[in-house]
This record gives sequence, C-alpha cells and structure tokens, in this order.
Amino acid sequence: MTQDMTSFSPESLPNRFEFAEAQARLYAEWEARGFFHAEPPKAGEQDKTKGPYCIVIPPPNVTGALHLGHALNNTLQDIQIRMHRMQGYNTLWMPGTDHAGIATQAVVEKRLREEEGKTRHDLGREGLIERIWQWKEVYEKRILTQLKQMGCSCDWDRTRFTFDEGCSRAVRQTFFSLFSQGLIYRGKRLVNWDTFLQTAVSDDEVFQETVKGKFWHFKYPVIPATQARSASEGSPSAEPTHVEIATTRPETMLGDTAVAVHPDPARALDRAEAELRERLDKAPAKEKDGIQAQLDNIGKRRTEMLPLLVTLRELAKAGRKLMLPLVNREIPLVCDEWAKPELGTGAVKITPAHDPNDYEVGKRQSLPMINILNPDGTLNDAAGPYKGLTIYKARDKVVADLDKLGLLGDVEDREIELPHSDRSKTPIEPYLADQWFVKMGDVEGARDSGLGAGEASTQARSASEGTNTQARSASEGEGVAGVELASPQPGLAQMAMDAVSDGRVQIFPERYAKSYLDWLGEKRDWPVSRQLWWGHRIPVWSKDTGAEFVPGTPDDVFCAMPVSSRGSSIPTDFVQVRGERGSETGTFRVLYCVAPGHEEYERDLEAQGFTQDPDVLDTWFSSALWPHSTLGWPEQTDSLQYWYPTSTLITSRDIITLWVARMVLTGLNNMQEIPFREVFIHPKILDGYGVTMSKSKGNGVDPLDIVDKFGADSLRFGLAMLTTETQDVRMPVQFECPHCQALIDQTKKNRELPKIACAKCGKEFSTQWAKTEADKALPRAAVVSERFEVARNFMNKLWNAARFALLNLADGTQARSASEGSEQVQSSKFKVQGSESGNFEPGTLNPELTTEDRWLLSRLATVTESVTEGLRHYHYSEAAKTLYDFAWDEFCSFYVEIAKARLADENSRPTAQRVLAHALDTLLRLLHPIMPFITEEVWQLLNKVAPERGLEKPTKAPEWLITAPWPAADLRWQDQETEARFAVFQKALAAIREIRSRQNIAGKNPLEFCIKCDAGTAALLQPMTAYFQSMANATATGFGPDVATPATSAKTALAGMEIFVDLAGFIDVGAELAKNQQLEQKLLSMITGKQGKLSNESFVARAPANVVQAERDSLAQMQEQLASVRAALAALKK
RNA sequence: GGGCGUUUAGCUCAGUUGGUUAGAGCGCCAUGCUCACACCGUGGAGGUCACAGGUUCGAGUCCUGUAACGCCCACCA
Repeated sequence: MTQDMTSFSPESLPNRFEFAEAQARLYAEWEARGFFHAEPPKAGEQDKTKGPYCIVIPPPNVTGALHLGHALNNTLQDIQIRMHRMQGYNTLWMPGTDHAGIATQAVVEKRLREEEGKTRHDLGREGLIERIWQWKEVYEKRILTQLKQMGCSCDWDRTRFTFDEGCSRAVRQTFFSLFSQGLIYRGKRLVNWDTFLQTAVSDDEVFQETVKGKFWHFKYPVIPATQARSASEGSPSAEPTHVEIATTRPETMLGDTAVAVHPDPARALDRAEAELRERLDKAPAKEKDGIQAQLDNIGKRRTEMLPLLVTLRELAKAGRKLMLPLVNREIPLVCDEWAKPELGTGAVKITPAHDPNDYEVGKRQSLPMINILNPDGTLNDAAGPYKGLTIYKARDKVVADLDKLGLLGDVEDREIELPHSDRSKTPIEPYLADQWFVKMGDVEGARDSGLGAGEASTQARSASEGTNTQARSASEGEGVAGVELASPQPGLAQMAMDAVSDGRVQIFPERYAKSYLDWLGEKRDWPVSRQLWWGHRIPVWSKDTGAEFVPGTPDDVFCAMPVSSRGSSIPTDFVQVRGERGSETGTFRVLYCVAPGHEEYERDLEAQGFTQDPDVLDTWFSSALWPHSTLGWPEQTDSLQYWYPTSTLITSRDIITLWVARMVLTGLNNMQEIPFREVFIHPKILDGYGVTMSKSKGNGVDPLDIVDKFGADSLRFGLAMLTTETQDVRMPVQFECPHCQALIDQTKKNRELPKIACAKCGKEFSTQWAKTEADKALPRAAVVSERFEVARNFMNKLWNAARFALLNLADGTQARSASEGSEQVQSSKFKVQGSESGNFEPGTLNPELTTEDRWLLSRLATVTESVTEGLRHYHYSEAAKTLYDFAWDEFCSFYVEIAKARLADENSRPTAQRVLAHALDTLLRLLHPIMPFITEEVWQLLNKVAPERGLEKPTKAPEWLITAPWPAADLRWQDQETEARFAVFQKALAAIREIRSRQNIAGKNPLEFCIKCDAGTAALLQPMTAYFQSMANATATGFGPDVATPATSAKTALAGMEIFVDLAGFIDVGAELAKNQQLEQKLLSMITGKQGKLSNESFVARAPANVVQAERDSLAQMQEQLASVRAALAALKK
C-alpha cells in the first residue's frame, strides 16, 4: 500500500486486509511516536489530562513462550489501556516479566541435564545463576516480542523484571521492614523434596497419584517399668509388652521420637461416632453404606481396642517409654489428640521431621526432631545402619529386619495417594526444614521486635504462640502494652481483608471476593523461603554463639554484640538484630537483617564469621511488590506518587490468593495504601475437552500461530468475544497441516504424538513433541482453533465495508465499484458536503437527514453508550458482540446497502457521504481498543479521502486513531420512533425476499409488489421505494389501505401489513399452500395459548395492566394475521 | 472432605430486575460468482432450556433436591 497521499487511490486497495505487513508497520509507527510512553505531570505543572490511569501487567514467567491464556490476559488489558488513552487519561501500562524462581531454575536445570549431562552442582551457584540469566535474556525478549505482535501498547521504556536491581531493592526493603516489625520469623515447614532433581518443588508443581502401597503394622516393645514404679502400679499383668502402630512409610520409623495415644480415647470415639451419625443423615444414598461401615467399625473398636488404648494412655501418663527397634532408641509414649482412636491401630508413631502433623505433635510434646534424609534421598547418619540406602531400599530392609525380630504385624494392601513431582514424575519425599515465614495473623502489642518469633508455630492460630507473644509484650515495659493486649492490631491478612470488605478494592466478578476473603481469613503464615539458587537471597546473616539459649533473653544481651567497627551502637534504621534457638543445635544464634544499600555492614558481618542464609525468597515475594516496586518504590518517585494506587488489575482466578492478596497486603504495609482499585478476574481457556490448556499437556496454542493465520486483530477480537462473565472458554484446537492446510482435530490421543500424518494429504508433520532429528526435520504444524474464524471474517467484512466507503467518499463520483478505472478519482478529494444547509444538530429536525440516517445515528448513539459502559465494566463479550452486530447487520447490511442508491444520486449524495464518513469514523474509534491494527489502517486511509469529518461541525480528524478522542454517546440522537418505523421497513423487505425464495424466483428477475397497510405505515414505506428496488430487486406498485392487489400473487401477512408480490401467473401454488398452512398452524397454537392466558382470571386480575394489555394487543394482531392467512389459503384452493 | 462454577440447536456460546412466538456464530439444506466483501449475499430447517419437585397469574430466569462435568482449596498413620 502506498504511503504517498497524492498517488493514493482507493481502487488500489486489495479486497483482503493484508495484516502481516500492516501490523508491523503500524506498531513501529505508534512506538516511534511515543504513544505508549507516559510521563507524570512535571513538578509544579497542572495535570492537563483527565487524570492517571494505570495497569501493571501480571508479569509472565520467563520460563518460556506465552500461550493463549497470556494472550487473553494481555488483550483484555490492552483494551482497557487503549480505551482509557482515547478517553484522555494519562495512561500507563507497566510491562515486565517474572523471574519465576522454581519454574525457571527447573527448566534450565533440565536442559543442562539433557543437553550437557550436567547438574547444577557441576556449575556451582554462580555458574548456574549465570546460565539462568542467559535463558532469561532469550525468553524475556521472546515474550516481549509476542506481546508486541499482539499489539500490546505497553510503555516499553519502563520494562521491568522481578529480579532487576530496583525490584531487588524493594524486596530487601520489604523484608527488612517486616523483619523489623517482628512479622518475619523462622520455623519449620514440610518441604516437597524431589529426590531425583534434588530440589524443593512448590505445592503447585506436585500432583497426586494413586499408587498401590501397603499398610505395615509394627510392634514397638514396651520397656518394662523400673522396680519402684512397677510396685506402685495396680495390675502389672494387664500391661502390654508391645505397642502396635501402622504406617505407609516404614523407613520413617528410623526418625521416630515418640508414639502417641489419645488422652481420652473413649470420648474421642464418641465424638467421631456423633459426627458420622450427623453425616449419615445428610449424606446422599450412595454414600450411606460407606458411612455405616465406618460407624460399625467404631462400635467394634470400642469393644475390641478401647481397653488397650486406655491402658496405653495410663502408661503414657506414667512416663513410660518404648524401645524403638533397629536403632534401639528409647522413645516416650505420649498423650496427644492427634492420635485418633478410630484410625489405624489407635496409636500413632511420631516422626516430627518428616510429617507436618507429627511436627506439631513434636512441638507440643517437646520432642526431638530427627531428620533421616540427605538431600539426594538417601538416608543420613541419623539412620544408623541404614545410612546411605535409598528410601525404597531402606523401606524393604526395615520391613525385613523387623520381620526377623518378630516385630512385624499385619501387612495390608492399600491404595495410597502419593504426591509426585510434576517435573521428574517421581514421588515427593516430604521433610521438614527451616523456613522463613511472614506472619499473617493479628498482632498483639504495637511492635514485636525481637526474641521469640523464631519459636512461633507454622500455624499462626496456634494458641501457644499467642501466649508466648503476650508474655513478651508485657515484659517490654511499654506503658501501653496492656491496652494493646485487649485489642490486637489487625495483622497483614486482616488489613488485606478489610480493603476488600470495605470496598476500597473491588473484585469483579464479585463472587471471587469470597475466595479472596476465605483464604485470607485462615490467616495462615506465608512461607517465603525456597531452597533454590535463582532468586532474591534472604538478607539475613547469622552466627551460632555456642552459648545456651535462654528464652526471653532481653534484647540488649545480643544487641550489645558488636556488628561494626563503625561505632558501638547498632543503627536500627537499617540493621536489625534478633536471637533465636538454633533448631539443630539448640544453642543461641544471632541473626542480623540488613536493609539494602548497606553493603559495608554485610562485609563487617561476614568478616566476623556470620554467614548469609543460603535460601532465596519465594517468587511471589517479589511479585507481591510489583505495583509499587515498578513505579520506583522505595524511592518516592513522581511516577509512584502519580499512578499509585493503580487503577485496575486484570488476572486469572488461580492466582487470586498467591498474588492478588499478597499485593494488597504488601501495598498496605509498604505504601499504607491499596495497590489497585479494581480487580477483574477473567476466564480460563480450556481445550475441547474442558481441560486447562497447557504446554505440558500438549493442548496449548501459541498465540503467534493464531496471529500468523488470522491476524492479531482476529486473535484479540476473538478472545474478547469469548470473555463472558461466567463461562470459561472452551476451545477445540486443530493442527493445521503444513502441506495442505487441512485442519485436523486435536484429540486426547494425537496431541502427544511427535508426528502425525495428515488425514487429507497423508503427508507427515511434526508437533511440539518432536524429539528425534528426523521428526524435527518435518515441517511443524501450527496449532490453531476454528473459533477465530468468526473474528477473521468480521475483520474482512469491516475491511470491505471501509473499502466501499473510501471508494465512495470522493467528491463528484458516482457510486463506485472496485472494478472501475482508477483514473476517475485521481485528483478528487473529499469535501465537506451538505454544509450549505447547515450542520446537523441532534434532537432537532434536520430535513436533509432521511429516515435511515436518523436510524443509523440513533443506533450509533446507543451502541456508543453500550460499548463504553460495557468495556468500563469488563463486559468484553457484550461490547464485542454489540459492535459486531452493529457493524455487520446494521451498518453493512442496511446502511451501506441503502447508501448505494443514495450515493448514485447527486442530490442525496452529500448527506449520505457525510453520515457514512461519520459513522465509519465513530465505528473505527469504538473498535480500536479491540482491533487496533485494522482500525488504524483504515483511519489513515480515511484521513486521505475525507480528512474533515463530523456531523455537527466537520473538522479535521486527528492524525492517529490510537490517540483520537473516544466518541461521546450523544443520546439526543436516540430516536425510538424512527427505530421502530425502520423496523417495519426491514420486516417488509425480509418478507419480499422470503416470497422470492419460496417461489424460487432468481434474484436477477425483477418483481413487483404492493403493501396493504394503514396510511401511516404507507407514508413511512413510500420513501424507501428505491431501497426495495436496490435491495430486493422489487418495484413497489403501491402502499396503503386501498392498494389494488395483483391477480396472481403470493402474500405474506405480518402484524399491521399484508404484502403482495405479483407473480404474473407463475405462482407455485404448492409452496404457497405449504407456507400458509405452516403459518396457520403456528398462529393457531399461539392464539390458543394467548386465549387461555387471557381467560385465566387470576392472570387478568393479578398481572400488571400493561402486561395484560400487551397480551390483548398481540392476540388481536394474531387474529388479524390468521384471517389474512386463511383468506390466502381459500384463494389458493380455488 | 470444604468451596465455587457449568448444564439452552449437531458444535461453541448469549439470554438484563420472572412477562409477547428462547437468540447468535459455525455446521447443515436450498439458492446466487448483480458492481465493497464467496472470509460474501438471500432464504430455510433445527430447541420438552440436564432431571425431579416447589414458589407464582406466569419460570430458561427464583427456591429445594438429584445427576453429570469442570475448577480451586484441604487432606488421614
């Protein structure tokens, strides 16, 4: 397409929008002109815009390329951004990517292993991190390119990365702040340890798989009581020699530090029974049997096991011990409610270091915690003779050895749900490790700055923790401590909940506020450390003093320890000190947290033998800061002050808790202000089987495949159209054969194959799974979805409608077609026409405007209003559908069709041109946020042909659509009467076309028709005569109550009119009879229904008067229609 | 186990606070390469609104229950 205006002629336009070329060109233009870049108003200057509007992008992970879900997410954001930019807001879309700790490290490690046969240990920490940086550079670039190709109008000058310098600084500042407030502590948590990859994996990288396992019963010998004790016992004869426990993980017995029984087994059984009975009543029939079986079981236990459990309880109370076989360790028998008399043997082995529940028991009972695992999944020194064995070997040997000792009881077969690592597909081994936590619960006392936090439980609701903190707060000696105890301050979770409950943050659709509140309501502490290398290193340095730990040690004891040669006092502004009990050694350990920008203290600490924590922070810790860290925090930048809080966040529902909630709470902590005012949760994209799309399942779609095949606008419009309020998007996908372009449905079977033979041409193509060289050499099939065809077709329709308009907006031309010569319009230029009769004013009589003009302008006002409101409230589908229907059915099918006749007539042409140009102009503006490329392209062309546009007062149109003002819906153009009357014309036209089709008369044969109707309707239809001609090739012979009906005619009876088409003797009687009989039947059944309704006295008495009247009116019309149909039938039968 | 959602034409989905004959796109049938567009035009066929109750003058829409499917969260030695 030529750029030169003088040589431009609409005739040279192709009849397809050549999107590939246009997309690249227009995007470059927009970017070069700085339309994406936003600046806050300069200091001291007034804000000339409508105010700030800002969206921060949910930063995509740099693990790989974007998929269709990202395309959806970013399209929805760009639509808001582009609309608000046009509406005159100072609009900023902040882009960036996420370092995605675990995911990225895992991907890079996997590659390292596959391609070089190396592990991360071969490279070392620095080496691996460097590799990951290289990976990041490649994929960040790829991701940003993808976003650009989708048309995203981000402010690329501000592109950020969660692991860049600024974000790292924000992370450290936040960690320091939370640490200073006592909101960060260290505790134990179960880690999902992938022994194959030797790494911790996150919960969402774990999947459950049912495997066949066994339930082993072991007997632990009871150590006989000492003489003295034994004498005091009542009945030594009843004492069991062994306690039986059961487990699915035998090898963990090596780490057992107790066996627990319930302190009141009888009551526990009663309670379990009561619960089951309650459930039995409510349960659906098919579950009742199972519950009944459980009830029976409890009854049986009460008689068979209860006495033993009571005895064991007594033994436990007496402080008796068991001998743990194989390792020969004395372990106590303890009372703890965790032991459920209704399960297993009623007694449960306690392995605090390898089970989260056991860990809780261990803490309650002050048990030692023995970790028996090495990171590689083999057993360590603590396992004694089993040291060095793998878990499974150890398991077999433990069972065999116990059997030899006669301590093995029953072995039951059992199906066990086992966690597996998504990445290695091997079972996860849980074990407890030191972890850092952010405290989410409410805080007693104003500030909690020191000791004891390390003792906190992993569960903030733990009662013991509360008392612990209370005790210490009181001892801090702040005079107001007592008052604060009475009313705890809301903690981070509560603050974040309040922001949503009181409406400062609004979540759409509303129901998602519930998941947000429910999750935060648990106030579970946030584990923030990860045993990885790729991420923000925890800014804490520690050293074990070797001294005995005394709980409640006053702060000054360790605060006095010299941290720096720079002075005797600790600068608490940026260095915080705390002591804790080392979890392994039990001795006193000192921790220093250092704020960013004070490397001199870090060096001092290291010089004194302190070491930095090896762990890194959870990825979400840095993304939680995204809204303020990207705007410059902790610096108080102009951008931060101007755009924070941001306007809206658009994201997917699965990270409401992981991300959205955490942004709110860090925002409130760091900025004392919410991060965004609105949150829109969009649907998820599922495949044809209703399964979440993902690359690892093979059902993913690369948005660029869609862009290549259908164009970015089609991708965007298609996605917007699918974004409804409640439904996830189900999208069947196809392989497009690279040889013959045939589409082959993707099925559960073929989607994981490396190569597929085309069903049509038989040639093979490769897929994303291609591994071998031979497979990779085959051409790859794009994965696409037919669901974008609707949007592609719409784009084409729009292009051609625009083409028509461009061809016909030049002055002095006849209605034109593309096939005519181009020389006619060479020098022609659109001039404002119709101005001699003044400018058109809404809400007044503009005699030059015809019915169809007023109709179109009325519709346009309504559509403008509805699209503006729809997009404002994230009703994307509704807005897209409104535009689609208006553009296709009203603008193209009626207005443009009618315009053809008017443009051919010199007298009517100027007004038609003016309205046509105006309507196209408005339509382009409204469509631009959804389809930016085609609309901008047409806009540029329109500016060449008709640079001055406007209904009320033609003025020079803005040079670029991307920054052109958003149309205002002028509701004064709305005209219900005209719309209703126009509908009569549409109906009459449809009826004539239907008769033509029914009578099988080819379109090229002209028809004559007349319409019998009242005078008012006739007056409306009369001026449309020319359009009946052009749109149905039908000539009107008359309208009105007294028209002469043709001798041989086909007739259609509509509400308020009868339409006769003159068939000049060639009537197909059969067709007419069939049609009229069908109509008669339909009318009869509807009339019967209506009569029934109206003869129902309660309806007439109780329904609103207008409803009753409407029923009566419609019945009368139907009866009229029926009479007409019957008359026609009678005539036909003659 | 807890929570949420979905079920409307062969397929993918709309359907406002209950109120005339439940809509669209694709697909299908018929027809037309007439001058912006065959990625198009014109016309047509196709629905017991998952099932069972209830509320109401009136239910696709509100309530209760059932079934199927999906998602999130938590999980038992």
